[in-house]
Amino acid sequence: MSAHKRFRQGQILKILASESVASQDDLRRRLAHLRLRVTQATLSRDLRELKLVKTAAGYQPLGAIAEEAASLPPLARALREYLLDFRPAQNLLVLKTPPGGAQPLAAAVDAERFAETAGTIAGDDTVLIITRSQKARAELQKKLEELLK
Amino acid sequence: MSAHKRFRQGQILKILASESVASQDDLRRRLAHLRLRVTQATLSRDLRELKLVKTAAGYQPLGAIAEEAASLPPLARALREYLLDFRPAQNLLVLKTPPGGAQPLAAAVDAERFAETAGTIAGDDTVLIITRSQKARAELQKKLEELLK
DNA sequence: ACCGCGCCTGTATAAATATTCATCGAGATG
DNA sequence: CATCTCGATGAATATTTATACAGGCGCGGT
Repeated sequence: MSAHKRFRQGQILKILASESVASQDDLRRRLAHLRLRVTQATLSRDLRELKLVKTAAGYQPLGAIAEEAASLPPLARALREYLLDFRPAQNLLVLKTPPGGAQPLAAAVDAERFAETAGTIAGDDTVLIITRSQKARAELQKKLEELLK
Repeated sequence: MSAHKRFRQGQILKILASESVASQDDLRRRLAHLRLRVTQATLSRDLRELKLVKTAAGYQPLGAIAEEAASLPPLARALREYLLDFRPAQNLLVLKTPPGGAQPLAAAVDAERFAETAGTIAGDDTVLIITRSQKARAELQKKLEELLK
């Protein structure tokens, strides 16, 4: 690998570590300030080689980011995947899912061992969660909704 | 957030977890198989909300990837940033850098405490590394070059 | 019921990114 | 030296992604 390219990629890392860069053209302009003139095409290649990805907050090193985002807790993920609707009724909370979704969703809810739940029953597309009181049901519902934010 | 959107995003996570998706349009086609018809524009929004990024290997959750890539060891990073050229001479290894780059590069080399180095001297754009023998110099050079791969 | 207000989405389009193709220059090899 | 190969790059372009705008829909408040 040529010294030139190496140096350029080093500068790219340096720039990205300190500032937020919105686009490859933006990066190109910043490099130009350092007397490094290359085209966007070259930067596209550099960024791939360096394994940098574009995020909402500019280009970032792939490892350096903690972010929960993807590895959501299992329940949050299950809710996103299966939950179609909440149907509260007194101290009961009914969750509707697509066909076949109730069992896995109920399992995920059970796994959390919420204090509010007295028990759960899962059919094919419906999960029935029984709580101790209407108040408990409201709280549980709130928690579940929170997970969907 | 609507149940519809939630479910769709859940399916997106599910799809991406199991297969490699090259583009938003690709993802759109896969969702269509599941009776989920949305446009690329909507997926662009979904992907941002879910904090998924496009990598060489398709869209990936930001957290789930270990990859070294970015957090290179300090010396590797310094080499990329400053090293312009190797100039071997007997048991000496001269490193050329842009103006002002020698001090930080020398510091990074020192920090590694390589067995081969007898000492280092840094000017403004030149680092002189003194090794015990020509053989040691060759080995050190090899190690440094390795870090640039 | 009728607003007003926020989401959510599609359409059309702008903006950004990846790639194809050609060229140049730095080593190898005969 | 002539030639070959290969990595690096730019120019042009294809492809992909983001966004400006507008419409629709549901919901709370009057």
